[in-house]
Amino acid sequence: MSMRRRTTRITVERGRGVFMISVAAELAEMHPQTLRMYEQRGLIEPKRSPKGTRLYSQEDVERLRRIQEMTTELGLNLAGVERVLLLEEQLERATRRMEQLERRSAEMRAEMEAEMEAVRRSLRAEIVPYMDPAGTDIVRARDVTPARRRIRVDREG
Amino acid sequence: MSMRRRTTRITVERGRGVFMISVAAELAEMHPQTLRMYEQRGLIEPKRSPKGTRLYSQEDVERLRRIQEMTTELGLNLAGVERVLLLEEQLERATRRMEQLERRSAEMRAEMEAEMEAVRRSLRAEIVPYMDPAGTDIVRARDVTPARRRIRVDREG
DNA sequence: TTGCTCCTCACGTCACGTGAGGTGGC
DNA sequence: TTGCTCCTCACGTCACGTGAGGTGGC
Repeated sequence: MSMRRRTTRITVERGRGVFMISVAAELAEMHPQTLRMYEQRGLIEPKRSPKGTRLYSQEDVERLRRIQEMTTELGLNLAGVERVLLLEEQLERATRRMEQLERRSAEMRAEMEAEMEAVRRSLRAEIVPYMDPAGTDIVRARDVTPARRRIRVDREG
Repeated sequence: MSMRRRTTRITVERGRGVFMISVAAELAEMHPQTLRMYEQRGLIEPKRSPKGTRLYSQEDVERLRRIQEMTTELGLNLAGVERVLLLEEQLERATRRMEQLERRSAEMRAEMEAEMEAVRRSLRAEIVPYMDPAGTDIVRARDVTPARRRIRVDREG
């Protein structure tokens, strides 16, 4: 057996609290005390074990890294981070909604066109039998001797 | 003549630089030095007179008040203000675009329906004369005595 | 006992606002 | 000359991060 570090991969729901504060802090490259402070400021809300120990989820860690990025790379303070996270959420929702609208509008157009084509076809179908086979024409019933009538079309309202 | 202060109202383009720094600062309720600092930080860009004096527009003053609001009421630092202004712009653009999309989609639906109705009507028009006025029916031409035929419909390819 | 958790308190650093101080042109 | 402009520099305040210090349960 070599001394090589073994790596393994486990799967956990992204929202499930699994990391205690020391681990989460290490993953987010932050001081544990900083995480406690962020929680007090309402920037993050880790789950708690029955004993009261904070349990951070994968999502929490990602959020922490985003906060880290905003504070250290962009120089925002925490009030700014809070506001930016909120706005980004709104923007994302708006973007998703827009894509959905665009998709739906394209669908609708296709559907409408199909329906229009169907209408054309179906109305035309009511005429075609009278014109086909060759040699048939449409005439007004009142021009016909009553005895010879054979085909009727229902009247509409 | 009374000593009462007279007020008057003038109209200026919103983007035109008209206020020198002391006036702009007073209007925005800020220290003039603060405005200079904001400019250095890239948060605002007043016009300049030929002599180099800063000239703030109505828009500039409004932007200053927005910045003021974010820093004093929400506690953002300037990096945060910068970021938030940017995001708000994006969000506004997205919102406007969405409204436009919705409007256009509604228009399109109405147009399509109208067109569909027109198609129905125009195709039906080829039949209607045979069904109206009351008491008329459609029959096959071959059931009619040749001499009594009166109306024909053109065949299509 | 060790190493973690929880908490509160305190201090160093840095950003920001503002005041001082000196210059120049209506 | 007065009062504005321009600029740079410096200081006080405050937010934030982090370390210390004390508690409690595996």
